[in-house]
Amino acid sequence: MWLRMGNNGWMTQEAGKRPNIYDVATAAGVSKSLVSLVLRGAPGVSPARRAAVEEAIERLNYRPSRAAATLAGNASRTIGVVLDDYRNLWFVGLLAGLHEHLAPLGFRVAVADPSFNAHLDRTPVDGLISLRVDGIVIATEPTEDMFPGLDVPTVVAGNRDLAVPGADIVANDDLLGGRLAVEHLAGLGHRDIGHITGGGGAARLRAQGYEAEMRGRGLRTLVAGGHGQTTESDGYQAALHLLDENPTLTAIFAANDTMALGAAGAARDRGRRIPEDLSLIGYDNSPLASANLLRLTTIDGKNGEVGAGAANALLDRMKDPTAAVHTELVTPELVVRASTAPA
Amino acid sequence: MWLRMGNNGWMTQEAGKRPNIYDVATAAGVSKSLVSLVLRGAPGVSPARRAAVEEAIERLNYRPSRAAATLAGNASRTIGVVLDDYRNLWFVGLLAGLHEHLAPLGFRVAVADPSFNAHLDRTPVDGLISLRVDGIVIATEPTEDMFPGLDVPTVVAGNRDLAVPGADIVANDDLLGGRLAVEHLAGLGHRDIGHITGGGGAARLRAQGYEAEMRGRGLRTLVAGGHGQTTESDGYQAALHLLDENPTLTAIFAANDTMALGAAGAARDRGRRIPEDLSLIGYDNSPLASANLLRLTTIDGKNGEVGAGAANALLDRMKDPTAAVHTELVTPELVVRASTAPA
DNA sequence: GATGTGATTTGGAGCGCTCCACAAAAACGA
DNA sequence: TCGTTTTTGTGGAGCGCTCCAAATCACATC
Repeated sequence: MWLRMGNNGWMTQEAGKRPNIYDVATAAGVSKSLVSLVLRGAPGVSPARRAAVEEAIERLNYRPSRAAATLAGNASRTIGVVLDDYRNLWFVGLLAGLHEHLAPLGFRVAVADPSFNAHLDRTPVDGLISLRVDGIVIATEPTEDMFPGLDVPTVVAGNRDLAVPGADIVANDDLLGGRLAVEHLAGLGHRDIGHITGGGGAARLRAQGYEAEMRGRGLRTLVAGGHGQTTESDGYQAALHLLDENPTLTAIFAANDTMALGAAGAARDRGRRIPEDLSLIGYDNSPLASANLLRLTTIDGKNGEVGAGAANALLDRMKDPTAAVHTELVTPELVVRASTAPA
Repeated sequence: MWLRMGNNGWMTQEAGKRPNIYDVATAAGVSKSLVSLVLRGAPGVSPARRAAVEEAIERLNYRPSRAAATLAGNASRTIGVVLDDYRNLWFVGLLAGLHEHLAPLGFRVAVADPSFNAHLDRTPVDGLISLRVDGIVIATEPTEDMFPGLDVPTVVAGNRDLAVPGADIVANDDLLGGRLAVEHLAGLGHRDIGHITGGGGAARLRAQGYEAEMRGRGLRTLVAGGHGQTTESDGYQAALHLLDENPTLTAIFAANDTMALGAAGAARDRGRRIPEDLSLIGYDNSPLASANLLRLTTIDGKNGEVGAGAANALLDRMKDPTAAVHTELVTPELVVRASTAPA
């Protein structure tokens, strides 16, 4: 279609072959470099040339190769996020916050899943390094074998348990959140307040906040769970246990909304109405909490803000990789709905 | 560290520089091509050399560049999936099914989100084309501007509404599923069975199945919703409407589990107990349906099988791009839990 | 018209792999 | 022992971009 010459330079665009930057350049009557500038939205390209290039792109149905851009440039303009469980919806706000702050700067977000590991990849982080991501957000329990071998800016989001060397931390203040939950329930007159928790680091901090606040008020602590995961089923089991062992219990604080859903099921199975017979408070303010069936009072961990903070931390560290490691805590907030009532 | 010579060939591996295939080759005392073979798990490499290369990879902490591999090879060994809403969990099984069938063959899965579009990308499909994915799974309502301009094998999963030219279709038989739901409820003696539906193509088919089966049994159809999305809130509104307009209603079939959750909220707000006063059946068998609070009877659309079918369709089309377009329907199955009871 | 200055535009040299044709080594057979 | 296969291993040529230094252009000033 378009004439090009030489084996190293121009040649005929063959039918069926994907157009490349040279094809666009020829079609627009400019150099490949100019096309590259337009592609990257660089300033200092005359409007006429820019229009010509864009028209050629449109006409040829050209789509740039990100592989080539990543290889040639020194950056992939991609941020990798390590996620582990799609069923616990806390990540939705995190992703949105991340994207909102990164997209305007031309960064994309790639999600890696620990259960989806490829050949030779020990951890999802390896896969992201192979992708040559410019930064990594760890939104799971970090494990030691995840520690990036190379100096990719990394931030751990939502978890402060294991300090990843060189990684910033952005999380909501789970300890404060735990206190907030107890404060709310105690303020409603509850004395027998149970807590159902899970295995992770965030859950541990929430539990610590619960315990500190309970003790500060001279109330006895009642904790169940904490061994396995934080699924609905774990919440159900733990709440059942709590309810059966402690008949005087009037309130439950669940480590997250998913477990709270389980607790609601347990309450129903034990004939306890919410909120008349049992107050229930969750954590995360996930889409689940706002469901009409639950109208769950919850602690909003501000996952959107955590995502935004993670994005900024990454951006800062890209500018200055030697800056001191830094922890940012977002202040959580109580969201009162209909699952809590006076004792 | 390792000595190399010439500007085009070998040079000293500088500290801080990411090792490349040449560094590994030197460290292992083999050629870069041999390293490439080991990387790709190719046969015909002697065990001794393979071990040497693997040891060098480990020692240098080498991670291959996927960008370079994609650019140099003619395939990225990546399948792109277009997803639109993380809150509706039907995609979880789909992703698992896809991955399960693709990972053993060395394919990775990349998720694209319509709301996360980059510069110059009109649709998420453009982003995937730029990634040079070897195949695309559309797990949303396809729109015309998504039609790939190039011949990337494409399959639409879970939706048969809009035929994407050249794309195979894998879905569960939503029409049959709708009939199954009615059959179950009618079998329990229900006569006044309402349906709450959403805007999408799958929902439309489920509604058609509902209507066909209802009419076949001489029952009057009662449908609400169908305008907006299929969120919990839409389900709540539609169910409220249905309940208020039709006091004799004894059962509701929701277009998906998420809407069923909304319907459960509406029933609670209208003082209708489930299943004593109102039977409720959902669709998808998502993690939500098994929650103890709902124990939702649902139609299992076999999303894992749909994912597996999509993977196979993609694989087949990679082998033979000219094969005729093909639709595969997975047979859905009733899952009885505790949200339905005799009228 | 010559000269200068900043705004545009351009060719060349890779980035780190895979693919391919061929070379070398090993295994086999007569 | 010397072909002849079969198995392994190798160098060279790109893939399609970005980056960079240098060339060219546009226009104001002398």
